[in-house]
Amino acid sequence: MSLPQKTAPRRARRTKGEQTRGAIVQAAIEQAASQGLEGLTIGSLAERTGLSKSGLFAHFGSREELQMAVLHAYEQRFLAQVLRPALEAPRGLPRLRAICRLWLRQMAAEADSGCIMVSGAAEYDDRPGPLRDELVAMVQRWQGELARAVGQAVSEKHLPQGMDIAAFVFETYGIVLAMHHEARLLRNPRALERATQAFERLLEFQLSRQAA
Amino acid sequence: MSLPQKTAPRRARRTKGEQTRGAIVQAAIEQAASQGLEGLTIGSLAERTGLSKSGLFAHFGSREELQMAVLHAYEQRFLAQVLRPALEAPRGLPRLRAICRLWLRQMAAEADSGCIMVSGAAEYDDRPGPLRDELVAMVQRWQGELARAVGQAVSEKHLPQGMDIAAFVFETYGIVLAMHHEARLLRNPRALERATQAFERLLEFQLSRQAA
Amino acid sequence: MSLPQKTAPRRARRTKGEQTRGAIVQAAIEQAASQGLEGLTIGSLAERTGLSKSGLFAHFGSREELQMAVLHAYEQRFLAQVLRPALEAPRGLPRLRAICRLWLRQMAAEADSGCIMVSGAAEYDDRPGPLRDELVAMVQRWQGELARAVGQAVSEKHLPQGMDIAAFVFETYGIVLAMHHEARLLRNPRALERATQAFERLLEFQLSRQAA
Amino acid sequence: MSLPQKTAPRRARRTKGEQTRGAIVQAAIEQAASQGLEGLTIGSLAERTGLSKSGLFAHFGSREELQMAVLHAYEQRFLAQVLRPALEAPRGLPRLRAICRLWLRQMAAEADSGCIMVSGAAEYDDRPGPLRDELVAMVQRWQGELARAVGQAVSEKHLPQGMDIAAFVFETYGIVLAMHHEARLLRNPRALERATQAFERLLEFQLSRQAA
DNA sequence: ACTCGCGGGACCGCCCGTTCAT
DNA sequence: ATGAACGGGCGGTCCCGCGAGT
Repeated sequence: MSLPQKTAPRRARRTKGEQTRGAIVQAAIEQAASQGLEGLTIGSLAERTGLSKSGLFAHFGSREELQMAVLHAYEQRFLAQVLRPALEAPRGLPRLRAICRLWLRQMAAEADSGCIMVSGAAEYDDRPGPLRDELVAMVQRWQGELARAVGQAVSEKHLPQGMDIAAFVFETYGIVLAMHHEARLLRNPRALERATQAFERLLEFQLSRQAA
Repeated sequence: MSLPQKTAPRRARRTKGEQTRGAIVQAAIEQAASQGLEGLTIGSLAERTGLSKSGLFAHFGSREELQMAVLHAYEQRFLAQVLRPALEAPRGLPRLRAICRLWLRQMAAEADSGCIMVSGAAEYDDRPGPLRDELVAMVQRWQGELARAVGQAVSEKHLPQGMDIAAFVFETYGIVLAMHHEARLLRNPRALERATQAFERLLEFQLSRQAA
Repeated sequence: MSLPQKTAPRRARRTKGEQTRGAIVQAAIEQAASQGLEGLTIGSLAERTGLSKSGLFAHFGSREELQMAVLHAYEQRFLAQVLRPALEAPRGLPRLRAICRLWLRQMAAEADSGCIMVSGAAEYDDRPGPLRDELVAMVQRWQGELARAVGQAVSEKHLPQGMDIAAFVFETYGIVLAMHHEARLLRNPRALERATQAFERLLEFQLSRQAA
Repeated sequence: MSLPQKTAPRRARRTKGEQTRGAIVQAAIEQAASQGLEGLTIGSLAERTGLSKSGLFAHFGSREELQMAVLHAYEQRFLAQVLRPALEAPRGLPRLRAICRLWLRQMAAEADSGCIMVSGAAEYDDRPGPLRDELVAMVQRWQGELARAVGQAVSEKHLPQGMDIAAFVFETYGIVLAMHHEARLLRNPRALERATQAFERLLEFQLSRQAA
């Protein structure tokens, strides 16, 4: 899909530099996931990618831009793996369920590497700057997507009219955070199971109201 | 109760060194809360406390011991502010409620400074070593306390027999994490409100089962 | 003979880095000679060379590597000044004499700066590690060269058959050490004279046996 | 000759402070022998002796004075073990032999710990200051003793009239240095043997002249 | 256009010798 | 003789630019 080529005119394909940059970001995501975005040092990343520090550095004007690139790339990947597949499910409850299941599965899969959005939240919650701003925006975008899916389920009358959507999103987020915490810090292998169960209980609670 | 006393009659006052050390740890807690335990550098802490680097360092054999001291001190303070007052409430549901309310209130109060137990979990979830071990033990102790309180509520027949205690603790923890996330990263002033509401819903769900 | 060359046509000049590194090692030898290899600190060396600490440090991965480089460079220089010229003298006694005279002259010339091989021996005789190992190997290589020269003198029948070569080397080494001691510690200007005399007496003793 | 006495009439016993000081110096000698006089740090010495750093420090006004004390104490011990017993041997060659044998034996015994006079010579040969001055004086005193013993052997007609006494001392010193080098750096167990042999050869050479 | 070699400056954790009040 | 504190220095690592090479 992306063979490099040098001289040809009108090139639709990515330049060599872009390829390299992509590979760097890829490696950076891995490193940031385990060491945190602040633990992303240029030296070790250069070593991991086989480039020289300055060569790597030239692709990004500063460490901060590198971190920013990681943030963006992570979001794209996240959406591609969690949101996009779920869009195939029919609007409403099925799609909401799909989203959350994929989300939880994704978190579980990342239990060994770490989720940048979650761990980044803890890293930057008290560290003002562009990175924090971007992270906040990213989380809000995601919460917006969740809220939208819930709203659609309400519109489709799968969930009770007048329910507190923000509260639902809040609680769902809590379940994911708890799973991340349980899986990564406490290394509890049953974390996914617990989280799924909790999410179902959350739905059940709303559905029982719907019935009433 | 355990103040060292040599020969002098009834010395109630701590030695100078203990006082200083206490003040250092106090400042270290603040700094660790906002910058993370790994962001706790000896230089900046020395500046904050007005001591020289070496003078400060002498109180702890290494940076790691300093961090460990912060962990211990934080746990003591946490228990004193969250658990201890709640023990005055009668066993069972009242005490459980008291614990969780105090906990949430404490998290809310720490919204500006940060909770070491929560942010530390993210920092050390992939960083093996004594600090991680201690943090894990600390979290487990606290989850144990929570489970005990829930168990007592079951014994007192305030909560349904046979309920899944671990699941309850898991979900409660998620609510607290969500609140921490919402309050600190997103600066949502309604985080406490949301969390309290969510906790009440959690209880309500169990109580409705109890009734059945 | 072993300069790295990539593609460029006949690049005879060393790269900038190699030049700098060479200059550093040169300065390091001087400093180590007077302060000892352990007295070779990165800070002072940086000051002496006009580089920043980190700039200097980057040329060697660690202080130990710097010390090792000093050891190697010193050995090269030593052999170039003491052994190489002597190889022009005919095998046997003349060459042995040339070696020892050059050696003594070298030590005398270094009276103001110090000989790393001699002072290093005292520094590392009780300090295990790679540096000690290297130093030991270096001394043994040199004693091997001496022994070889003596052996050749025996083969050439310039020195008595069956003489104790190791003992001869031992005593020669003692003379050099005594000269170093006398010249550097006691600042005795007649040290070279004394040492030369002693060496001649050593030879004379063997030659008198030869005659018998 | 110099027992301290404060106020009490005719107290033969040393005060507590002097005792402690003696013990410190004793430990310091050991440490200096293996780590060098410059490797004698107050912290580690305090640990070794069980005193506090400042407590130890109070006995000597500075580190330099401590090192000086070590130097003096070492000299006393050295003379007591090497020179004093030899004085029982009759003047002349027997006494000279006794001195050198005891000296070599002493060096051999110190092969594991190190000789401060020898290693100190290398440490301070380019480090001006009181310590160097004292060390030089110490070495010169010892060389003076050796020269005196040789001179007596000449007077007693055990050694040839008109022999170069200083040269003899020089060569003897070289043998001892070579032994120290061989034993401590190269860990050659036959060092003492070699040195003894070399010394005998030195004597033999003079005696053969004497005969002529 | 891209990559690298080389160097700088700030800061890190740690340890040293030393002082001073107790 | 001690505990507390200090100033300075250690080896080492970080992020970051300049100039030159292909």
